[in-house]
Amino acid sequence: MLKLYDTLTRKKKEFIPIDKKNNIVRMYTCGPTVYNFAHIGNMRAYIFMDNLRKVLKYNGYKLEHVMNITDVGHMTSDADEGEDKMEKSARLQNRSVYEIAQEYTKLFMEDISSLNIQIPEYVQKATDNIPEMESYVKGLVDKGFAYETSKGIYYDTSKLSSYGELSKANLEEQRSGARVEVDIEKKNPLDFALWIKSPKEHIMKWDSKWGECYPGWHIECSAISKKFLGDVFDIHTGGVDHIPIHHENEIAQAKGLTGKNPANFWMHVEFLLINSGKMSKSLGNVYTLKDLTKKGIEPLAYRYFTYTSHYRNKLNFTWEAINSAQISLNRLIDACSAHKNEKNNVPKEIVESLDKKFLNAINDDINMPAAMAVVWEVAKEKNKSNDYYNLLKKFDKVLSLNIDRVQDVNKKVVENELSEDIKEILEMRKIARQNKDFSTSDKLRDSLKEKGYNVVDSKNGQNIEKV
RNA sequence: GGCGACAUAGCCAAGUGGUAAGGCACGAGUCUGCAAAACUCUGAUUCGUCGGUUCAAAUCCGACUGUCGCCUCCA
Repeated sequence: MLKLYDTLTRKKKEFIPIDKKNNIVRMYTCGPTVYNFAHIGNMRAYIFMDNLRKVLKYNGYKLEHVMNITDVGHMTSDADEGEDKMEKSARLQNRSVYEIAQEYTKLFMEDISSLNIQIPEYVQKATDNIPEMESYVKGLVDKGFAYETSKGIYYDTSKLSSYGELSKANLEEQRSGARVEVDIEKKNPLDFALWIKSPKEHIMKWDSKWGECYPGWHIECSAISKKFLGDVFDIHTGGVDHIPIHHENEIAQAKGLTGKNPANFWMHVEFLLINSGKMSKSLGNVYTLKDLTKKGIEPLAYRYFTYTSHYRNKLNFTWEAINSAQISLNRLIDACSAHKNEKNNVPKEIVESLDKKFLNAINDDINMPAAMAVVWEVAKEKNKSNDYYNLLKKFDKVLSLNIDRVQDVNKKVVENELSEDIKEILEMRKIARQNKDFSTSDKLRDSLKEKGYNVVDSKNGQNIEKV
């Protein structure tokens, strides 16, 4: 039985899809706002999304999964004040918003691909769904949940008694002290923009019933999910930071239009901390996957690292911890290959019980740390057998760590690609070693190291690799 | 100021009533001329502190201390 935690009810519930008959799971993920580089904290959320996908598939479900790409309307403040993030980034970089969107979308796709994250069935840009958003807004106005001001169309939060149910916080009290300029045209301080009347200088704008406008941030997710998944779907995922405003507003929009909570499960990924604190530009600790690569950490080692903690707990990133993840991953790959093509007999019951143990872990609200304990139990099994290798490969359908691969391919240096002086040193060292002149041998090893090469002695002679 | 979360070995961390998973590091050993790598073995009588409930608590309740987050951009 698959159990998932639902933020709205604050409970782990058994997961049963709406379309049980066809075994289809419909889910929605809040995707990136493509105005800047995605960092490793962002990536934690998408790794989780992917693990959830793969656990569902592991359980035999088919997926209809939508992720949006926000390329318009996400303001620099959630109070819908300030500048559009996309346009701000374009202005700062002196490029067009479309160039910005295209470039950061491309980089995002490269990042998720390097992490073995599957692309959802539908990836939808906000700007490709403008008509759907406009009619959504019209619908809300018709139902009396929205009103017009000189700045745009706003959602009337006072019309929805359950507003604030997701964050369970007294939003009124929280906001009263917030440093947000009061818009006197708004009926309630919490009312949020659905459709914004475009100032002249705003680049991305569309003709509509209310003149040239552009959409508010929250409406895109409601419109896109409704279009592709229907009024009510199974799972909605995102980061915990979306709970208080973005997802609260999505629920409000859907309840206004359809009268229903749009998702049966709301799942939220906790934050990644850096050295026990927040990731922030001012501290200079916002890392991207490329920053990790520069330090010899491959993207999949970062994926492994996220498995050391449960997705609903904060995870503390330290260089010591990420390095340990890289070492662990390397050893796991070696342990897996040690089982490959070995013929030792393994009782069927043992394989089945390990298989079940792994399934229980992932089906318990995607408990990856518990699942990894099972993975290691199999990997370290002394009785080497292809049965265990196959089991590990099966687990990797969820893990997506490519544990069935050959190590260090990139590090190996082809002999004839070496420069003459390196070859000469190697030859001298070979002779010294034949003569048991180890002090010369060690000196030559040091000099190779200075030139950026590691030489390792084995039964077959000297192996050289780039540092 | 208001709200919320968390506190388990050097590090990253599972475990939410029945007697402390897993990984890394450290240490010891095997191997090696040495080193590196690999492999084997090893670590908490105890889960921030103090009380309480219970036959039984890391797990429930209370207080305290500490850390972090949100309320402002964020996955």
